[in-house]
Amino acid sequence: MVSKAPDSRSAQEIPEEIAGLRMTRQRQEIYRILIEQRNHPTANEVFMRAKDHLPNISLATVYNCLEAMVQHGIIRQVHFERESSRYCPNLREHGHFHDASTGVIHDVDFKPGVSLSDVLDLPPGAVIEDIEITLRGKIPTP
Amino acid sequence: MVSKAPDSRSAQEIPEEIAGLRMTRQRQEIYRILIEQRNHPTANEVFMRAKDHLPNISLATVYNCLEAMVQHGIIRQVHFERESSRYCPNLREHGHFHDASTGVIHDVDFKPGVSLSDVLDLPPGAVIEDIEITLRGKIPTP
DNA sequence: AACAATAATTAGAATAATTCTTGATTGGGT
DNA sequence: ACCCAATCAAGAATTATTCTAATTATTGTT
Repeated sequence: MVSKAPDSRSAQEIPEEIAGLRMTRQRQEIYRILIEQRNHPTANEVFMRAKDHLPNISLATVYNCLEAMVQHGIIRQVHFERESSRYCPNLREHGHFHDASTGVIHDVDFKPGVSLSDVLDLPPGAVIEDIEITLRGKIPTP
Repeated sequence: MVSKAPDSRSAQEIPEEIAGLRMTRQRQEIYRILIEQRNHPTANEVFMRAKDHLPNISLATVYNCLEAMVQHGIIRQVHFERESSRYCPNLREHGHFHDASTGVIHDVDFKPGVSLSDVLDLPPGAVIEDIEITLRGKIPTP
């Protein structure tokens, strides 16, 4: 017996610590869920998936873990109108396009070399700390 | 006596109908509040102000009126994270900058001639129906 | 290894914005 | 004046999220 193989599912090894945040079992599982299926789930969707591997996890813990990871800059929150917050492990600066036909949320990158201040008439002296760009529309199938 | 002067406050005359929506007394009052003080109030803030002139108005009515005006494209909803929706009568395509020091929300216009698709790597074929750009930051006072 | 101190987790209660339901009121058209 | 549809008001219901308090896990220390 060479390997302990504690869990055969793990295609991804999550470190014990990320960005100064201790990655507990719950946080690892939640982070794994976010990076393995990048479909911008809500806290409740994460909760339902997390129960497969951690049957005793609570929704409050899912909220706590997501919040901790957001605070440490490990993941980002995504908002559409006032719908439930969604979570995204993509740390590139990017926006989101919500396809109203399919429900799919696409990450939308900036074109290379463009900066928001080239495009927007910001108040003089404004220092931007956070950006959220959300688009809604359709992708017609020809 | 020339004028009936039914209400001395009204610097603004609101028409009986806008964009196909019949402007009832409640809707007129709410719309007037939005255009007279463009500080992106929440429904509850609108409610409190509306009571000055319509003491019997209910919060549900404020929500109904705001929703009706949003549906008819007379005003826009503005969202920061999952905070209460805010309302804005500025129909130009624009974003919002929330100054975390003062709490003030500034309208942010696009620079002339720029289009979002110049800047963003949209999914091929995407047809945008709605855009929300929200920025958070500070404006340092030197 | 035992211990204390700290951090994380859990379950359920509490909160807050918004929506829904129902009944009353209003307003325009005949 | 009367009818019909639209609007409004009041309060209940809903829902995502946060809070509270008690338990469990982890870390550092002897």
